[in-house]
Amino acid sequence: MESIGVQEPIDHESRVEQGDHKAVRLWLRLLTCTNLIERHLRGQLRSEFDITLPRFDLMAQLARESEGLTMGDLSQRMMVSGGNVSGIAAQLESEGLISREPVQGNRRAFCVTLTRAGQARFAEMAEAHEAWVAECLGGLSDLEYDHMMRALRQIKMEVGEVER
Amino acid sequence: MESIGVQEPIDHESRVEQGDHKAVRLWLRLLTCTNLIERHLRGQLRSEFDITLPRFDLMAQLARESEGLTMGDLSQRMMVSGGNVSGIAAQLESEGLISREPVQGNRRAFCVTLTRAGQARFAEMAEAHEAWVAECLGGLSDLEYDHMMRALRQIKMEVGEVER
DNA sequence: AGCAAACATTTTATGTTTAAAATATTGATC
DNA sequence: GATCAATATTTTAAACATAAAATGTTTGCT
Repeated sequence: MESIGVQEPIDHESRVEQGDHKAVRLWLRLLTCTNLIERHLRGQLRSEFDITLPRFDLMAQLARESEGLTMGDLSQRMMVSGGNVSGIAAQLESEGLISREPVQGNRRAFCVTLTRAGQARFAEMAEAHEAWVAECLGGLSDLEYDHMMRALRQIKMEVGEVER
Repeated sequence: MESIGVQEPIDHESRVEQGDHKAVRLWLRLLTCTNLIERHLRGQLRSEFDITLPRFDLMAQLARESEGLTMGDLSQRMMVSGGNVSGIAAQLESEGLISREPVQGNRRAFCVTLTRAGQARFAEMAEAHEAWVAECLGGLSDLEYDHMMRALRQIKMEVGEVER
């Protein structure tokens, strides 16, 4: 990993290294941006609604599935371990924001749904959340937005392939 | 946040709402991508070098500042809490990978640097790390790369302004 | 029926991360 | 030169996260 000579032509080896460096720069910028936004949202959720991001995330998953989801579904969609979901759900349940009811026909699984109170609470939070996200990302032009969406889809696919 | 009427023209109100929804979609995709890559890197670092991402990150910050950094600097650059840096640094110090020495003229601060052993260890890991990142992000065209970099710079600026 | 494998979840042990309080040092102001 | 705010770090308590073991359920196979 030595530095590239000043007047040498850029050969294949060096081009690979350059590509690597470029990728790292992009990765760091991506990570920084995501962390900044995540931190902002986390802080806002705490100060405005006294809730954590994981709890909000769980409720958000339920909000878009009125039929409810199992613990396993939640684990998959939130991309966290099952044990983690157990803990977060236990808290939300004790606060009366979600309910876990047995599934008829499968006594292993629970069907988790937002309670009436949970729906109301989430609606409030979601509106504010959208506005906060728009503050962070709304300044992009339609074109920039499309570029980002396309590039991210591409990245998602590649990571998926690498993971095999 | 009522739903948009089917045959109504898209007025200003609705356009704002649409923009919000777009922003949220972009945010979720951004978050998913970053998490996927982060998880991949975390796993690789653990299996190949038996080190965690935060530890690697701390060493990476030091690697690019041969003069050393204070605990506060590290906290800022790593974008994590000071208490967190304390814990991570304590581990790395006990493994002999970093050293923390008093700063002359300021008895509050420490100057943290990579030890000789830490430098060697990091060089190994950095090479592998670059390759892993390139696997994830190297598939983008130069154009896509530029678009991403530009859009992310823009986003970073906006979040910075919002945070004031 | 009986048994093994897969499934859905919880529990446990361990470790990470944060926010906030505590400790100690420095600098500025009156 | 005493006091007060700002700075730099560590400690603490609570929440979060994972992997692995434990529990109970279902399914398929013979």
